[in-house]
Amino acid sequence: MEKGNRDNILLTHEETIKLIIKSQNGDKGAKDKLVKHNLGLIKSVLRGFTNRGYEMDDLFQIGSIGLLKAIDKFDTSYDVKFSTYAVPMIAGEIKRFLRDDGLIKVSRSLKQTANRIKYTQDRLSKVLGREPTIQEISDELDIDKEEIVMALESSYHPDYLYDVIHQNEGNPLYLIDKISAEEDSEKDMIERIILKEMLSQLKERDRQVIILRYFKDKTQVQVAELLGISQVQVSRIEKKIIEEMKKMLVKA
DNA sequence: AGTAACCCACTGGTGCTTGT
DNA sequence: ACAAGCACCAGTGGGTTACT
Repeated sequence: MEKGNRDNILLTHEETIKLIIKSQNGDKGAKDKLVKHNLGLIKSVLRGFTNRGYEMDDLFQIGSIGLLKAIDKFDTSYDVKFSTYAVPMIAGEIKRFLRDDGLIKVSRSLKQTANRIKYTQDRLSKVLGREPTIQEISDELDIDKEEIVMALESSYHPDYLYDVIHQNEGNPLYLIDKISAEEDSEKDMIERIILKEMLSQLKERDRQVIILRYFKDKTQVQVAELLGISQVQVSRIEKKIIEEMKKMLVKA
């Protein structure tokens, strides 16, 4: 299983899994390699988005974010191909970008779907004695895999408030508007990517505040209640972060 | 001399209240 | 809905004093 001299050949499933584990443990080289080998996935997803008046380069960038996210979040204990997970993830990222009204407005039907998925997931877990795969849920509910991933992405169980918010989900448009007056679309694109990066570096609670405020469309009071702090705190945290981000953006 | 105990100013974080 | 003013508290750092 020597890998060094076969960079242009597709990785086997086992190799991919190994790299994903490495990458999730912080190995940047492994991540790069995974990205390089899976750019094809983005391309194939992009075929479904042609002729919509968007630059393919832009969409490719967004797709890359989806791919990175998929690498970070892929659960290697689910016995499925990486592509099974990555493709819907990439598509979801692009769709989210295209849905450019700024905030994720989770539609009612998507929420319902999410609930059904949750229920089915629990039920199948008991029946199977393990977590069901996306494919199995898909078969059970007769919903396609892509929609399942989308629904799971957009609607989190309240448990997440007591856990870590791992995701930097959502369309960053509103936040980017807040910290940047630039209209230039190309620059905007870069900033959006930087924004993703910045979010991942924030302290746990700070990130929660930003996500809840800008991506989940909560008020300061709501965020305060959810996090068990005062509205004042939320206000300050938000202000502080926006300031920091502005500075980082100037430097970048 | 070395260390422990104390004081005090300063900083950072917090909530209540109130103004926009 | 949000943000600023104000007061309060806990932790920190430095300097001084007291003890062994």
